Amino acid sequence: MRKEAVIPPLKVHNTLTGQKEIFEPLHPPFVGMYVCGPTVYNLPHIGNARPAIFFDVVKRYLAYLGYQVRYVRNITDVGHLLGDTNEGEDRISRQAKLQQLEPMEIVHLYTRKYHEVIDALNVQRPDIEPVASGHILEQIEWVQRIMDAGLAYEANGSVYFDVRRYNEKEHYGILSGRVLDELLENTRDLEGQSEKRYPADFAIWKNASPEHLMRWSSPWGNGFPGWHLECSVMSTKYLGEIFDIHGGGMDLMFPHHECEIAQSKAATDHNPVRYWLHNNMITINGAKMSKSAGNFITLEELFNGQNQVLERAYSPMTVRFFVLQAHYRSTLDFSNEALLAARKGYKRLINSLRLLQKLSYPASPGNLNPKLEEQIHGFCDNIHRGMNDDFNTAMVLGQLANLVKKINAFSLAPETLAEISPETFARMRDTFIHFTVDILGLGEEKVNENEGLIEGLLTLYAAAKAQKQYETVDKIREYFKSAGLIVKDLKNGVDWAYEE
RNA sequence: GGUAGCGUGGCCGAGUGGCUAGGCAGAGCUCUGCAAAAGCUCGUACAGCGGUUCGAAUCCGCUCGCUACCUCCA
Repeated sequence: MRKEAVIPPLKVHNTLTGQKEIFEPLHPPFVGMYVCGPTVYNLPHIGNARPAIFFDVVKRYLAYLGYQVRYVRNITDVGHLLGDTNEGEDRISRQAKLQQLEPMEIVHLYTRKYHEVIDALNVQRPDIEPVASGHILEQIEWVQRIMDAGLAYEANGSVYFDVRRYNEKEHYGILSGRVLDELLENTRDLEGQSEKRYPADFAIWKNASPEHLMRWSSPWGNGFPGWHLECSVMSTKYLGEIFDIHGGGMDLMFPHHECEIAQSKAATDHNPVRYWLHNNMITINGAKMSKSAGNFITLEELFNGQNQVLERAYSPMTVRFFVLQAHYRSTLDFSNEALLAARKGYKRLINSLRLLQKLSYPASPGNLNPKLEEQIHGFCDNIHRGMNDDFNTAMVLGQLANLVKKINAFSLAPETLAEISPETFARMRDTFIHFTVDILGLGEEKVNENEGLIEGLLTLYAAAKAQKQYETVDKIREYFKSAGLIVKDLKNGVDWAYEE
């Protein structure tokens, strides 16, 4: 009998400590998880895809491990200030004026766009997707609580968090490794910020100027909530004052997540999050993506190829595969060459998945091949190991590729399956399918509902071939190709696959 | 300048103190009417410079480079 491999438990890299820690939920089997979602004021771009896909995999994996996950991802639909000035124009109302629309129209339009492309990436919807505008009352309550705690003050209808006061007892900068005094030294002198007592203070409620479109009444006058507050309020509302996982992009670490911690400490006296997870950023051809650099790619463009940076269109599953091919804490560089490689890798994986699903174990085992058995178990072990090691999806894909080789070989000669035990076969099949489909979320892109039609055509193909009618043979191949499929001539028959 | 992350073969991208990652591209072979698919074979890389060690790409230090953030640009 094979010695059971020891798979270490799930460890996650916690930004708060800078270390990989064993993941232990506060109230097993429940896991509470919050991820910062998009601000819905323009088209979703490739930078939005990474956190959406990665944290989707995190959620799927935790569920696979048997946890009961509540996944909350917000939609920011309350505009926040733009640029360096204090003139209260926010991004959503600016876009609204630009397009002559109501702010809520903008919000709904781009929320729909976000859902469309993120759905296409096979990202499961979060269990709760709260919107900031639906939680104004709760945010006002929090402002009051923070004021009651003596950690915020009002100035001209705005309320600011008193960072200096907070820092007397707590460490503002605990997450991002910053020290308040050092932050101060680097603070720029900005005009019009005189209503703050201290440059590092941040708004938790903002007075709305008369032309500001989005506004709510509050004890401090008409205004809108500060940028950081919504996440504190909505995460704790649905997950409790202390919850397990908070995710988001590295760019949000400071100040956004830092402020969340400060607000929660002030309002609830709790450090709200046990494990902070931050994904790294995406670059394009080595450079940062920005509108001014002209390399800004929306997901829609990626899917249809309508962007001059792109040599062709890349399917959502290709993009998903590509994102998962890198560890989430590494920067990920978009290039045509890399996407092309991901495209082939994905199709290879999926073709193998199809073959595996059709394989069945022979009537009885033959002479077992211990080396082969060990290899297959090794790959399966590594898949679990990789995933448990801070969600190393790149490792998982690499090991799945190893299994692809084995599966393809078995498929070519099914009788060789007798060289492994039924248990090994079952483990290979279950591991491959669970990790590919259920955890990494890499399904068949276009599920063929006309399998019968395809099989029929293949029969004609085989017949034509037997009669050496090569013109017909080539024609059938062309039909397949135009449908994105290929015909495979095997030793013992014909089959089809997705074109690579 | 500060903080955080990262620097691996032609490209992408994992990883461990000494034992094959993997994918893409390329070469050869098998198969084939021709192909494709698939299988097999082929690369000896780890930014640079020091140090620790019997031995480091893997640990430590420094340097260089890239990316993000540094107060209201999710």
